[in-house]
Amino acid sequence: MPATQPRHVDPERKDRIIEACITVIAERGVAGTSHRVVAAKAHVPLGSMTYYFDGMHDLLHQAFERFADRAVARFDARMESAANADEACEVIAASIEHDSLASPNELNISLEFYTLAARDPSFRDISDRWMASIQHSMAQYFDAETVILLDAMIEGLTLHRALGGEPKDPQPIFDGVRRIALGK
Amino acid sequence: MPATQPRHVDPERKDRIIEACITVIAERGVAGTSHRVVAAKAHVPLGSMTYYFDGMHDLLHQAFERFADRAVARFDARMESAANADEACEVIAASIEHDSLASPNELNISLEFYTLAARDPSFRDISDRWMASIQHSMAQYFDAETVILLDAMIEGLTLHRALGGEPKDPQPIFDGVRRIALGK
Amino acid sequence: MPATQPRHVDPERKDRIIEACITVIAERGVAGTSHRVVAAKAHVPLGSMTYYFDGMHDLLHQAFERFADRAVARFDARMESAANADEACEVIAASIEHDSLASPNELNISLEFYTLAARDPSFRDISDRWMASIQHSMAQYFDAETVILLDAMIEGLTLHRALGGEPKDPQPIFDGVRRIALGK
Amino acid sequence: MPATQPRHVDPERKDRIIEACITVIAERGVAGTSHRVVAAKAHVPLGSMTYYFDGMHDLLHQAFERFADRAVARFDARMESAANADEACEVIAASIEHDSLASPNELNISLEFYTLAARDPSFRDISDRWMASIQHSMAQYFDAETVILLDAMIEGLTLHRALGGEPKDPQPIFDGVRRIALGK
DNA sequence: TATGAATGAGGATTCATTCAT
DNA sequence: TATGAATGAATCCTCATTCAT
Repeated sequence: MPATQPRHVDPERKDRIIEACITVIAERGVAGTSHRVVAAKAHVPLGSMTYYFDGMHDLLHQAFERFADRAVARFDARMESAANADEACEVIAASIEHDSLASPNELNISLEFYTLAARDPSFRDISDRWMASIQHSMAQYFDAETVILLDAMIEGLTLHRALGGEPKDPQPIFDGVRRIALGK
Repeated sequence: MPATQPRHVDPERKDRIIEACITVIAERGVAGTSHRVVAAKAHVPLGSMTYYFDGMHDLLHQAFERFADRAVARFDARMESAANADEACEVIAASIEHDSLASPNELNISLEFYTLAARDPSFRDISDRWMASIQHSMAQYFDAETVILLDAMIEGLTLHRALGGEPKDPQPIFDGVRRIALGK
Repeated sequence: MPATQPRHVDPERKDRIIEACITVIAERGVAGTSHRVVAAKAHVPLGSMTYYFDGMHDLLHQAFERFADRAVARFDARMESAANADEACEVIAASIEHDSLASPNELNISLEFYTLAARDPSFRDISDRWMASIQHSMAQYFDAETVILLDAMIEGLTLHRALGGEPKDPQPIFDGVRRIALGK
Repeated sequence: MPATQPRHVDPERKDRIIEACITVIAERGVAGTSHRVVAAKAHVPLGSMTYYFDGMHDLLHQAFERFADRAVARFDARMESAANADEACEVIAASIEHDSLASPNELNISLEFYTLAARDPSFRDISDRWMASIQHSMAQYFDAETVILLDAMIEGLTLHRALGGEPKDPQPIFDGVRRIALGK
């Protein structure tokens, strides 16, 4: 007798939904992110969505949480390889160049998140932790105000590039970081 | 049968819709901006929306265009009062502090626009002109690379503040601008 | 918030919608067939329409498919009772007289279908199968060309009567069939 | 002094609208024929539509009237060249082949008209005159019943071809006409 | 005479969510 | 535990028509 339709054999169902949600946000924005679309992308029945998540807000929150965690981990990994402030600058520029700007997806998701968080305070816990982590990472090489300004510069350079469209040379990114970090 | 009573000749009707749209974007985001809501806010019948605008995209485009024009005009006006690079720094900081960050609305609209433009190239004409104007304004006091970095810094400081929530002291803004502009 | 009370498990719901759609097509034409109207006639909430059908096109396709199947079945049933070519002629004339022309509804639906299929090739699968079935049914009594001409004659007599309005005598129908089928 | 904006210099405005309407019917069907679309195709302001025509029904009626008149004139012209019943058969077959079936447009418009007239008796005046004219044309060569059957056969062969899609050989058309007309 | 402005009704469709199973 | 069925609200948009000019 063959095994009758196994029922619970999809343990990372929830996981897959979150990943699908991140992808959908990248592709269609938060506004275009619906239960239906995410369910389809995750190959999961529509009914699952409200079973695993307490509505749309919960889904978005968890998706952005994972996205932020990943961004922080990646940034920390890069920072760990820096031995001094000079190298930290290089690492930060590289992070912008190769992480944030590597794919339009990363960029779009960040932007979507900022926009959502700016409007809805219930997403601020994520942004707070995100910013704190990034700044904490940089704090080993720079003083408090510099760290804040660097964080802002990172956002600015990233955003700026997002709207440019065309690929530009990476020099200004590096220069911008150094001006803030080292007074040039 | 329909069109019972055209109310005829309300000359700045279209204008009012655009303003209402900007307000709605500020309050509910692009995602929450629907014909219905804008029409209600503008005290205009729903049917007017597609009469005056060639669909949602057209409406958003015109709304953001006006918003950008206004931002540019304000920035230019401030810049005109600066007599040298030092004063220009002050003016730029003041612009961030008092224009972009003054009301959460300004901030939110900017963010909504960035997000939209990042995803949809058909809004890039606005962002291109916007960036070009701001940079042109600053070009009288700073060299080309500095202008680009300043623009990025402005965006970064603005965006950064958006997620902070609580009002912080304006000192870092001023410092950030000067580090970029004058090498501190 | 929506979906206050799903009425759950109404098994021939979809069926009822298709039947309602056929009726609406008869009464108001394809042009007058809207989700709203069909839903109302089927006593089904509007939201059901796009739940059960993949849009208007799908609904129409399924409705016409059922209509065609029914017409074919009826024609076949009649043909089965014919023992030779002579009786086949009688049967064909009776089919026109009593099936196609019996109610203005049958007629109108056919006409609506022809018009739709002539314009939109995605309905040709139905007309192809329909024509093939009818011709196959007649092929047991008549040669290939005769079958084709008979099919055309059937359409012509039917259509012709549609525009007449007043009921006319059935003699010409019988004569027309025999002239084609038997060379008179 | 140059002539000031001449006001009434578009005498065939109405004419152009009717022609545009026929084209639109061919392209999009009666269902897709709207004031807006016709006005655009005729390069005429939307307001003209209800100025020159007493609503949609009037426009359609006049458009189909012109279309029918043209079809009748063309058929009559062909028939005039026939000297006897044999030649009349050839002429009829040629009419089907080269007039009705030449362009899918002709076909579609006819079908649209039949469908409309079948549903709406207020278009029957056109179909009555159309049918009467065609039959009158043929009456010089054939007896009354034959004429009726020929008319039906013409419709049938035309319609039949409409749904076929692929171009077929003209032989069956000729044969069909002769079987009806001459008992083969 | 001719038309642009204006509008309410209705078009298809998408959606988050509920509930019975 | 998990899900398919079901639905009402809301989405954008098209339209025929009216009316002031």
